[in-house]
Amino acid sequence: MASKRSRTNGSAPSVADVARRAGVATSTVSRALTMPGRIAEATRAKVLKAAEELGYKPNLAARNLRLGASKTVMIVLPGGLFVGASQVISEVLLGIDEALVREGYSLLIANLDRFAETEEHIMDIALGGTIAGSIVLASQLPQVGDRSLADAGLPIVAGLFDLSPWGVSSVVSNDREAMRQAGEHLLGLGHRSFLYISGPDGVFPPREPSRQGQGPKGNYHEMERFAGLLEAVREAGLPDDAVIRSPGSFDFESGIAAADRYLSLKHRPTAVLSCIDDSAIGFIKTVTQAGVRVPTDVSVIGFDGSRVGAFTSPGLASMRQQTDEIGRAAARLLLEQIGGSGDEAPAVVVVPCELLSRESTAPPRQ
Amino acid sequence: MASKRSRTNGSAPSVADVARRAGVATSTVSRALTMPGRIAEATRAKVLKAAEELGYKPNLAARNLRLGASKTVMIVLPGGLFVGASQVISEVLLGIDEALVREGYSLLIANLDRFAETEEHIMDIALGGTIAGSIVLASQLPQVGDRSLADAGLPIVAGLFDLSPWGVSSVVSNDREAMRQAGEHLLGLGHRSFLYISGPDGVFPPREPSRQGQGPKGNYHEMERFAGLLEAVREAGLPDDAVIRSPGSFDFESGIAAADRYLSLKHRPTAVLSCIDDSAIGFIKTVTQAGVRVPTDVSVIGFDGSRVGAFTSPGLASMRQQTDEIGRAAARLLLEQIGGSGDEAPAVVVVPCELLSRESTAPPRQ
DNA sequence: TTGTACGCGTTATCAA
DNA sequence: TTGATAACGCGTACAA
Repeated sequence: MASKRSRTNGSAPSVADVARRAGVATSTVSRALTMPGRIAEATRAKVLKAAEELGYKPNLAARNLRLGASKTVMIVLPGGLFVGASQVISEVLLGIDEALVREGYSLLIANLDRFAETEEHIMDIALGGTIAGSIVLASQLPQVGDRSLADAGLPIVAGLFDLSPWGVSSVVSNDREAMRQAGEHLLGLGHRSFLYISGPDGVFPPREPSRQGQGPKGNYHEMERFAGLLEAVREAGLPDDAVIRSPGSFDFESGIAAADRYLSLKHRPTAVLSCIDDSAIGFIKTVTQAGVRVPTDVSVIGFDGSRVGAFTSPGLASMRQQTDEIGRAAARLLLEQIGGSGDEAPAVVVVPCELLSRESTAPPRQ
Repeated sequence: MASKRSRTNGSAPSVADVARRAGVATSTVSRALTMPGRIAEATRAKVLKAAEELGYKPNLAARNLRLGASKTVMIVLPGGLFVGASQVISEVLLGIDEALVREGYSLLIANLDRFAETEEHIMDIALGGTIAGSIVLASQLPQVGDRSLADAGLPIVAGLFDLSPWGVSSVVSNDREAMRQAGEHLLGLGHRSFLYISGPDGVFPPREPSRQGQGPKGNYHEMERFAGLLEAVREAGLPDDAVIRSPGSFDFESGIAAADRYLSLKHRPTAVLSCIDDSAIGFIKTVTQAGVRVPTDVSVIGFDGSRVGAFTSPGLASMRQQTDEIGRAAARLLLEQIGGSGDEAPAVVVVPCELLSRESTAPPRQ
């Protein structure tokens, strides 16, 4: 055991150990391992052999310090709410992972929750020089006091949320347009009265207005999608109150609450649109148990295109987000920023949703 | 702008900058920021003020290098298969995150997929000295050539899978016992013939036997749970062939295939158990469309306790894994190892599942 | 082509 | 209580 190790202490082998064993200088070892060109093939082989025998792996902290750069990307997630039927966050994360790992990057995940403590931790890391860039899958940039992540001088890209007003390149779905299409789909089937299950109204956690003077007034996805629905309704010549808006918060329970509301109405809408599949699924289950037939009595369409939606009864029509493409595009944008000069204008990439036709929509009964 | 900065170049401020501004030595700055005790309160305040004004944040690469340790934990995930109805991996991840972030750690996620390339990357990081420890949520330790993660000399804990035979402390559900309870539940209702939808038979990716001489012969969860079911059946005095085993791979499609099989049988079992909720959900949807009534004609019970299972029709009975507790326990174990001497025997923490009674089970029709 | 020497930013040791 | 200095391991400019 000890015979195999030329170093004395029990710590990991360093370039010095390899150099000693190969009978060369440390700089030669470094060259042999990183620069393919300027080195004699014989010594190169000698060094590689010594490194192999010692099980040498370069110390990343030292390398990062020396180079002033690392191959780690910080992914900022919006905290707990990514466990449900809709798994947009996880899916985007997989797309990002695929694209970045291929380029030799590692992913540091930071879960942005309600605790200011966490946010401070995130800023420490961002400003700690260990990060090559960051992808934010949250509605707001982490910030502490008056410093936001944008001030860290790091390449940043936003995914799912459009943060371009804050100077951050973003990759988003065509949320507004997509929900308009969902509305048009139902209008095309003949529906004229709607129940809309919303996302959250406020922003969590509540914040002071940012230095730019205007933070978003509400949840980005909720605002965009509801606006899209209203566009469709108005274009069809209907009044805004053709849509009843049931407040929600991106979960199953919101669907149950909306169902209770629906069941209590004297004049029930013939179609329901939800800001997220979870709520639509909660709605369907609840009204079905009350004897309402979907889609005979009421059509339902969700948003996100959850895979499990194919297995509810009836299968849930939905606007599918191309999460894999969103993830890949965000990664691509980040890599460009990392490689680039840093003074490009923020780009906005829009990835279209696609209508997933399943059994939950039909023409209204006359 | 420039007036606010005492340093000349545009890079981040260092201890030297803070020291210059505060009129003290760099070592004093370091002490003021890390050691609460041995420093005069006046100088301490002076240093803190200077640091604040400069927006100083310690460079983590330099600190890690100097200390030979970091506050980053690597989480190894089993690649893509964590997007479905069952979200055990994501849920455990949340539990881990909660527990570790509270202690000031960051999470580096490494997605173990089919590519050997990735595995090598993981080993590079583990051996690169930037990692304080690792939590593995996969059936095997990453390995490259003859070196596995266990040889990195790092604290390691496994979650969801019992890797204690490989010397790794593990936190797992009582998979075998839980599935036996599921079987007993159905037996108690009067069922005597079963269809079991299995998990994958082999291990992905297929591997050479490890140096220890015996790798697992199949998927850990599949083996444990199926064994538990057989225990229940045998204890009830029934022969093994009271259970038909339909091959699967932890997805909706496996449930569809099992349903096709079920529908083609002359003598249909009266109860179905699935190794994972996804397959159970696929099964229910498919047989329901073929006119079979659940639970009147066939009872179904899943595994994992997915939240969406409450909203299928009928609601899916399931053995719920206490994923939050598994995550927290794994984190706790890892922290103990990081703080400890490193020569404790591997511990195995078993977290019991709990039966989620929903509408999908009932006594068999006579 | 290879070796010597330095510095990245931090913390710990030692002396004042 | 504070300051000067060395060292962590690596990559590179410069000299040989």
